[in-house]
Amino acid sequence: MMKSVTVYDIAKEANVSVATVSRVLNNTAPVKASTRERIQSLINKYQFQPNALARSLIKKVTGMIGIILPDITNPFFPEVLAGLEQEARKQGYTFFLCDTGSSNLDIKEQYKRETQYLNILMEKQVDGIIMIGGRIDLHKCSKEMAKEVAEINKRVPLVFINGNLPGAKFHRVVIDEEAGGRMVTEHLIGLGHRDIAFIGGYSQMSNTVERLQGFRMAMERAGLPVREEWIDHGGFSVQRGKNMMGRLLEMDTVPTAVVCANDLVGIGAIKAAVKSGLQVPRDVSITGVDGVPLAASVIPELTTMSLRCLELGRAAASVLHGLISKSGDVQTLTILQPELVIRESTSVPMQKEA
Amino acid sequence: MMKSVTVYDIAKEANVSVATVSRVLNNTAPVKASTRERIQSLINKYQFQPNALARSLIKKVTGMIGIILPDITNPFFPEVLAGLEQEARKQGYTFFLCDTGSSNLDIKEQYKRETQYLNILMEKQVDGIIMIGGRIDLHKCSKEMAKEVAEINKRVPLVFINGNLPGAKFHRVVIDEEAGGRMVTEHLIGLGHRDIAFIGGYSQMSNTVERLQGFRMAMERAGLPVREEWIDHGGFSVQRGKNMMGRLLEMDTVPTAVVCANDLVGIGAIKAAVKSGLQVPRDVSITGVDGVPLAASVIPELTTMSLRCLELGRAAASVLHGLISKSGDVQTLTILQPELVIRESTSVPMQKEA
DNA sequence: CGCCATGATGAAATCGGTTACTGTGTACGA
DNA sequence: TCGTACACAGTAACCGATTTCATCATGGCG
Repeated sequence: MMKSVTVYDIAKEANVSVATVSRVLNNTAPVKASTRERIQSLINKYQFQPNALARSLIKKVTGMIGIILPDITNPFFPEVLAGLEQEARKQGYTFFLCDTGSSNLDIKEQYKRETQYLNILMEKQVDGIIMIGGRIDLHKCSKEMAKEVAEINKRVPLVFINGNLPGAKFHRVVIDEEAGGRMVTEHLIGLGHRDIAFIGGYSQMSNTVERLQGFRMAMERAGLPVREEWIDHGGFSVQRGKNMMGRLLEMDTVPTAVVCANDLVGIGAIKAAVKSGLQVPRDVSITGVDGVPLAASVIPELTTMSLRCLELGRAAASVLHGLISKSGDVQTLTILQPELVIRESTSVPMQKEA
Repeated sequence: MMKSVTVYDIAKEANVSVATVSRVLNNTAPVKASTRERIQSLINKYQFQPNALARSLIKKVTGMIGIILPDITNPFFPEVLAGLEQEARKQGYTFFLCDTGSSNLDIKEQYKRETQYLNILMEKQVDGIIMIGGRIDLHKCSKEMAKEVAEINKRVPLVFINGNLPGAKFHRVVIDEEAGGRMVTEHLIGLGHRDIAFIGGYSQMSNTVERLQGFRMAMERAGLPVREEWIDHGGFSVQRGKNMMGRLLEMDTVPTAVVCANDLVGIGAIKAAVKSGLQVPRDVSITGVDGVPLAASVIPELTTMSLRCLELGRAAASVLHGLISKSGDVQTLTILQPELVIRESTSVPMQKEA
């Protein structure tokens, strides 16, 4: 648009060297008051803004951090993002947002996108990377990906939020997913439910696997059988939730409670239940996991496990900052405990017609 | 972490000059096959990735575009973002996300943040900027801001989504907000409502003002009076929606329908209505504006004006790309028509007890 | 009065790429 | 046989900052 003014232009017009201009810019060495003013006024006059590319090139610090997440449209992620922002803004970082758009992609395509974004972020010389989303060993892409990410981790600080990759040691900030799955199931069992289903998520993602593990553990401890036909993995969206709940309701025997892998699926499940004439929670209790604000906005309000998204984001930002600034005392693994939020979508089961 | 390898390292080991390495990197001139292979294998061996800062410094193109929005936590914005992504990814852009976090801030603070982000984006040499959110003349900060943004617009392509600033000519992609407000109101009038309220938004934001204008126009055309005490501006969140609806329901006379400035407020309004024992839509009809997926997930599903977020994002991305690549044929103003989505939260009003 | 710390500044190297310019060697048409 | 064109490759300038090193006053101190 316009050729931009540089330190050289300023220097020339002020009859000083670029070094001096740089000094007033960064306050890095004493400059005579009169000279400083002269330069400062030129800076104002031209609205001069130093080129961050040039600066970063020599300083080897960009103040940029990259964020890779699977689907910005899922309200969990904006929430975490907000937490990241809050913390990272203080340190003066700005964000690269990389949405791998997984909601519509198959897993292979998603890995490709992640790799692609990872490379872009490296080229752009970000100071650090945050990856949000669960991974686990079950998919064959995963090993390859792990190696790749490990390689990157050697070059630039990286922290995982709620996820991991097999065989590699990354810095991680996670929610105790298993405890989450367990506690929410125990809540239902405590209410008197015995026939409980688990729907949602992806079988190759660590968050799903761990939540399900917690579910199984709670059931086992209570001496309740787990019906495998009541376990269904089919995604994380409202629509998927509707579908899975729909399938569940068409079965011969129907559970009295359903734990959903996340809030969106929970909301979808409520919709499906209501649509087929059931009342929630009278006829069927439904729970979510995530604790996004939205879960408190539906009717009935969703009982859920709060994953404390904001804190998750904040914690990750501060770990990453520790890594970047090499302040020694960074924990490799930070575990946050989820919190059961009891609202309106759960209650004691209806009396069995005897 | 590790000192990175450069073109010089590659060049030395391959016994060629950096120019040749650059040529194989960018395929910008013929290189002998054997040489190319030798270089390529070294690139693979070291996982060499050219430094984008250095490249951008001389090429004057960064492939980065900045996005400024008020609150990533409001589902409208992720939706628009997804649209932007879809389109911009094709062109190879990556995003800087700047959340001014307005949900908690007063307007002055928000302007400060915007200015700050704008400056950061300029320094980082983004190829273009997209600002999402409505503005209008009513606030005194606004004039100043307009000048500032106009100044920036001279230096780097900028497009507004759903917003404007007084006295300046920017490229804009907008929804016809007034039509939106009008159509949704006409829908209610068509159902037989005469006592209609309008709640939500901010009186200094153009989107609110225009939606309200549409509301007034529809009322006027139908010969219906607008009760000023039924007009309440108090924000865009679910919580605010609850509060405003609560106030409305405490009045001596209560409307039979409420048009809300956005979906979140609409959802809050439904919650408040239900909480105070009313049924929606039997006792009161409620409408939103935005058309976020969430609006279809609540019970009852919210009747709303779809602002076609994805298309909005895509259109903005393509306008911005046109601006950046100077492909001449860019429209200054792109207007999309909103679409009425009738769902479950509106119906004919109850018979007046005569 | 001489010395040295300090203030104030400039010259030039540097970061890691791209590219304009230049210079070979070879093929091809006249 | 000569001129021209093109394939291939190197040299060095350049992008716009920061920073090291050197220079030169100035002034306090012994």
